[in-house]
Amino acid sequence: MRHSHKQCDLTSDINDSWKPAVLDRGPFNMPRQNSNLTLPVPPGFSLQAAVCSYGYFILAPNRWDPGTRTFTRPLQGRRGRSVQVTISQPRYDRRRLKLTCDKRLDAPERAAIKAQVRRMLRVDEDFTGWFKMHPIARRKKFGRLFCSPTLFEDIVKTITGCNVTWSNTVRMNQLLCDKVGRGAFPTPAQLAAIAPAKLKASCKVGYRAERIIRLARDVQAGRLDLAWFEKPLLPADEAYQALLKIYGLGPFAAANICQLLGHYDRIAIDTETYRHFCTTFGVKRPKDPSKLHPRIEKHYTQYAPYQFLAYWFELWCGYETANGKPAPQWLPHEAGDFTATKLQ
DNA sequence: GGTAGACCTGGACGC
DNA sequence: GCGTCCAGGTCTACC
Repeated sequence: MRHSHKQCDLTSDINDSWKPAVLDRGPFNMPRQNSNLTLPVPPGFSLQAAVCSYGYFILAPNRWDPGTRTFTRPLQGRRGRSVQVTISQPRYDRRRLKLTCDKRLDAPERAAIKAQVRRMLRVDEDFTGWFKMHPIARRKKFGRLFCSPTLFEDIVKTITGCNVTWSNTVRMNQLLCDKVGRGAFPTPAQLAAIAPAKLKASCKVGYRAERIIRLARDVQAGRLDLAWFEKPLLPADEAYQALLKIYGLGPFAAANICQLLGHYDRIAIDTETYRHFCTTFGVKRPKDPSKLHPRIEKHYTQYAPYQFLAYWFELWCGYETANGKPAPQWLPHEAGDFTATKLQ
C-alpha cells in the first residue's frame, strides 16, 4: 500500500530557477519567462519505466515522446491556470528529474507542480518489498505504475475505460481535454458546469456522462472528499468499500482505483484478465468467466501484498511482446490494438 | 442473492 | 452504403 510504506525523503528543493525563455517569444516578439525545476528521485528511478507502465500514459493530455524520452502535459498551477510541463531525466544526473514549465512560477506554484509530478510517477512510494519479491521486475524497474496528477482524473479515466474498447477510451479522453478542459484535463468545476446531454454529445462518452458529471458535482459541492481516499494508512478494504459507493464505480473500477491509490492487494478483474489467465495458464474459459475469480485471486496470492503488480507485470510484458517493442517506443496509435478483443 | 436487460459507441460483418 | 450484431462494466428492476 502506498501510504503504509516507508516514504522516501525527496523533499529537497535545489537548483530551481526561472529565466527568460528562448523557446517562445510570443506574438509581439517579447521574451516570455519560464521556470526550470528539479525533482529528486530515488536511486534506480527510471522516468521511462515510470511513465510507460500503464495505459493512462497514452491518454490525453499525457504525451510521451519516444524520440526524446520526455513526458509533457499541462498541470494545474495557481488559481487553476494551466502550466505546460515537460519532464526529462538527464543522463548526467539520474537522481533528478528536470521539469521545464512554460510559465514563471512562484514558490507555492512550484510546490504544487512538483506534488502533481510526484503523484503521477509515484516518486514517494517505496517498492523495496516488491523488488525483493520480484527480481525480474526490479531489473526492468517495473513497479511505479503511471497514474494521474489527481485522483479525480484517475476516476474519470477509469470510468472512460469501462465497457468500451481501448481506442474509444483514447478518443473520449482526447475529446474531454479538447472540448471541456481547453487542452488540459477538465477540472471538477469545468465538468460540474456542463449538462450530461452536452457532455455525451460533445465527448462521445455515452451513458458515462451522467456518472462523470455526478462525480464532478459531488466533488465540487464538497459532498465527496477525494482527499480522504489519499489519507496515509487508510486500509485498502476501507478505500475499496468507499469507492463502491460512488455512483458508476463497480468492483472492477473500484479495484483499479485502489491500485492507482497504491493498494496492490486486489486485482481489477475484467475480460482482459480472463484472456490473460486462460491463455497464460492453459485454463479453459468457462461459459460464465466470473467463475474464474476465485482461481485468479488464489493464483496471485503468492505475491501478496503486491498481487496487482505481479498480474500487471505479466500483462504488460505480453503487450510489449505483442507489439514487438518495449512500451517507451510505442507510438500513440500503436497502443490500442492488443486488448482482450484483439488478442484472443 | 442472483439474473436479465439497458446503457452507448465503434468496429466487424453480411447483404 | 446500410443494417445488424458484438464487446465492454455498471446499474436497476425483477424474481
